[in-house]
Amino acid sequence: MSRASDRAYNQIRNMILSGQLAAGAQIREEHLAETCGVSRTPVRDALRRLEAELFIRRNDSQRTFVADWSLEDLEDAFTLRGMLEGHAAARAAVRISDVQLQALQAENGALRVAVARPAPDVLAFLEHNRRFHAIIVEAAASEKLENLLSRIVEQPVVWRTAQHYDRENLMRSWREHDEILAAFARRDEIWAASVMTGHIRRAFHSYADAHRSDAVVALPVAAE
Amino acid sequence: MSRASDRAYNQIRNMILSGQLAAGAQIREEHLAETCGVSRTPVRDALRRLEAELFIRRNDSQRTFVADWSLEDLEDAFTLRGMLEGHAAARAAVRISDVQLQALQAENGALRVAVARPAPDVLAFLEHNRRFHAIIVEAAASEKLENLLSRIVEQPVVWRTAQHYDRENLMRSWREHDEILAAFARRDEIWAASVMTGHIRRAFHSYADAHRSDAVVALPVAAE
DNA sequence: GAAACTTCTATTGTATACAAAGCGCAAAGG
DNA sequence: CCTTTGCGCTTTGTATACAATAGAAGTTTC
Repeated sequence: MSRASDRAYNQIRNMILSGQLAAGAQIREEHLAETCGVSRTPVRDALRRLEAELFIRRNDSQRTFVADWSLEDLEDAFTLRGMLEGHAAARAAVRISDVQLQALQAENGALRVAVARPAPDVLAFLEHNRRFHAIIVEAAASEKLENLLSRIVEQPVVWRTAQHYDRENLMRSWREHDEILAAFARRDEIWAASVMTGHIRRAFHSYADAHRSDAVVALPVAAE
Repeated sequence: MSRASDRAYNQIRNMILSGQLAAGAQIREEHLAETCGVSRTPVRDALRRLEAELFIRRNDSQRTFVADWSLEDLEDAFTLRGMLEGHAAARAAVRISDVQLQALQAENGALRVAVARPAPDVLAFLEHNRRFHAIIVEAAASEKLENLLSRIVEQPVVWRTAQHYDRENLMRSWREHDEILAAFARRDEIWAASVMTGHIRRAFHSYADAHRSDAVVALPVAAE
């Protein structure tokens, strides 16, 4: 993390997630090097990692752009994530330690607190949600699975659209997490996998709804 | 492909697949740079890609080693591949074009020729097998799925162990491919997915068997 | 004799200069 | 007016020099 390339990686990644680097925008190494206060070498390093994680893509002639996913692309990603995280939940159900179980409960408790207030703290929700899922992947104890999921889970568009999730959706996530915990308590891998896959799938539809209303809001109204 | 970093990537990758760079061996950038006839810069580039694809790994202090997978790791990888390629087959079943179908038939025909002879041509088998699976992934038309699978399919150990597959196993692959083609002809996604997942699973056991006899051969015999 | 500290060396990380390659624009010709 | 070709400029690729760091080995001190 203290290496220049790590700092560049985090900084560029945040710029993409926050929308500071817009989807579809061309990326110039020199420019990012100045922004990050390092030379092009570590920036190139960071860009290769971000490329492997599908945050950015390169065209035929080596120019790089911030990834811009269509709704179909996203459904695709959610489908794959549902499969893989379902599998992770199944493995975790029969492997998870008591410590990890307690950590999951703590995260979901904090998630509920963030969501329950009149104006939900979406940023806190996202963070606790991320950690909740990360603990399960860790408990699944499969390095390859973890590697694959790291390439699917964080998607800039989703991150930004989450700001428009309504509270009911956020509360549903909390309840579904609770059901996953129940499945873990029984060490029931089939139950855990089913709930997890459904949870991800439902989250996709929440996203799609928020995305649609987002688009409506963002577009100028044709007639008054 | 003509860029130095691409050449370095292919060369290093082949050295790993062929066993010229042994599993677990430490990798030195300078040394590879000399071997590939380029400077360290493109070598570093290639190493980052290979790291993302799990061919090599780095320890805490940034030193890199050729990945050395245990049998459990491999079962893990095969399980994931079974899931993902099953999904790919399902998608391909309802999307594949006639041209792609013909290409699949051609590859499987060539595969049979390579296998049918008294001394099977394992290298040709591997190549036609690889192309057969690649066409299906392409027909699935999911960029993310393709990206994930590229990180799972080629495994050095498997590649080397394949030399010891017996002909019966290779013929089975051909027959299973033929059944996948039948499922495609009917556009039956469930059938296609089932056969594909089973095919990968069976391939794992073929590998495990070959691996075991490999180990026996390699070890010195205790008593005569 | 053991432990810790220091120094040395092997290796990776970073900066920078230069090379190569693509893209756009402009000019010329049909 | 459209198309094509060539030139220049922007951007990325590569080499190399230097910096930093981690690991090993040796020495010193208790």
